[in-house]
Amino acid sequence: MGRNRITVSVPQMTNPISRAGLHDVAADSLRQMIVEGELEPGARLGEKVLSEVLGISRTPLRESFKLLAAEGLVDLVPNKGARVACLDPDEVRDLFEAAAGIERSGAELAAERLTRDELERLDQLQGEIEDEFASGNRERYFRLNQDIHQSILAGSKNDVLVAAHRWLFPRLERARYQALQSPERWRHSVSEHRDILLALKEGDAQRAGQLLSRHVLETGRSIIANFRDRSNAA
Amino acid sequence: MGRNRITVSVPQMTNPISRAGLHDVAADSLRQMIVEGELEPGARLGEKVLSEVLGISRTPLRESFKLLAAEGLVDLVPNKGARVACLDPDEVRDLFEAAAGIERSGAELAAERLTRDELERLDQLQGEIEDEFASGNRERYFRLNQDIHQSILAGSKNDVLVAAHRWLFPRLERARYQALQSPERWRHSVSEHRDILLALKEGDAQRAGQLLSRHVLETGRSIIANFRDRSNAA
DNA sequence: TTTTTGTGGATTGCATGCAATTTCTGCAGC
DNA sequence: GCTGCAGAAATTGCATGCAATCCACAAAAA
Repeated sequence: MGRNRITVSVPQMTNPISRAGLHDVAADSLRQMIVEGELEPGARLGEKVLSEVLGISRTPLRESFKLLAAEGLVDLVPNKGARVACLDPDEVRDLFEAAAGIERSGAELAAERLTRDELERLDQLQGEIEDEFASGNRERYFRLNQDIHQSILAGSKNDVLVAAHRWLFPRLERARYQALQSPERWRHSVSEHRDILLALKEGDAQRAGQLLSRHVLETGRSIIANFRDRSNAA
Repeated sequence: MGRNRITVSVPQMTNPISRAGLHDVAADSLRQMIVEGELEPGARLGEKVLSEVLGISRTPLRESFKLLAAEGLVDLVPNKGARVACLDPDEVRDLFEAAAGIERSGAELAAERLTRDELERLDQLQGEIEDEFASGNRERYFRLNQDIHQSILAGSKNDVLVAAHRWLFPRLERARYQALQSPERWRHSVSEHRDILLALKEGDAQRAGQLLSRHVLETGRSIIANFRDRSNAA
């Protein structure tokens, strides 16, 4: 097909399968950096610096700022650029209240729409998470915890609820990342998951929703408590 | 201060108070056009054409595409550009289920957090909406209906829930716009609002949440019904 | 000393240019 | 008539240039 090879520089070829635009790559990088605390709250996101760090031009970078601003991870002030959004206890409260509402709705629907296969999958995840809890592996526990919550929501068969949860998720993770839960809360969490799963199996929508809502709110309370301690300590 | 006046053209000075970037202006315009059906589902959003129509360059226009894609109003396909998202009955169902969940949570919190002033304001809005219903003014009825729902949510004092609702809102409006409710449903709606307001006044969180949830779901059902009729007719 | 005013440099916002990809078009072959 | 396929035209994605704006800091006025 006679392609003329004029362009010379291909700094590093990305995986040919991934065809995402640079704005998505940038958004993913920044999102992770913000969630994991690598970029501190209030930090300025200078376009020049970041475009050089990420190896892209300012145009796709600016597009990614808009996305992250819509997710509430960065504040965008006209003519003053982007800053990493701060995370105060009030917002954490709001976040977990909202998540509780969304996940409750998801669980209520899931109780009536989960397939047998999905229930088995949840059972399997519950087994794994109890193992990880026993072995004390926080990293993998976190991962499995996310899987469970997302699987329940997916079971609602409601793409909008799933999207709403995805929208919230980075900020929730950020809060979780900053304030790890106490081991005690951790233990409680595992058993709450067991109860939720039971309610889902029985198709008890009300109960599943209520249990999940309380579970999320309790998680939030635990995190806010740690969060305040951390603030006071600092 | 010796500024050299080189630039000449100031096509139309916008209100000096409004300092929004062009990407926001573009997003607002396109959002309205999509919600009101001026841009039909599936319509291609060519960058060149739209940038000329809106009188801006492609850069801020592309930024607005990203925002609208995050809201679910446009689909963004790599190397193929933006199209107005289609709206099928399944998505409408998902939208109203999600809205019901979010508004329920809002109402539950509002029942415990509404101030006396806010309750009075809601009372006033309820009075107005009943008047507009009596006079048959659909336009103003719609407006007041939005006000009531947003006021209840604002009463939750939860910015994340409010933001989640704002995120959903354009798509809900689009559905409402395409499929007007029956006069019968309209009448029911007014009385449901009355009951919700009563529950809020009594501080009955459970009841307020449940009533509002049902109200939204019923509205959704009515719209989906009209929606299917319209699809079948076409 | 404190406040105001100017000025240079950095930064943002928008427009435009260019290469890569997709889509359209015309034409040969079946 | 339909299919396949070069080549052209249009379109997207990204980079870069330039004017407008903001910011830090120093000098002047109160």
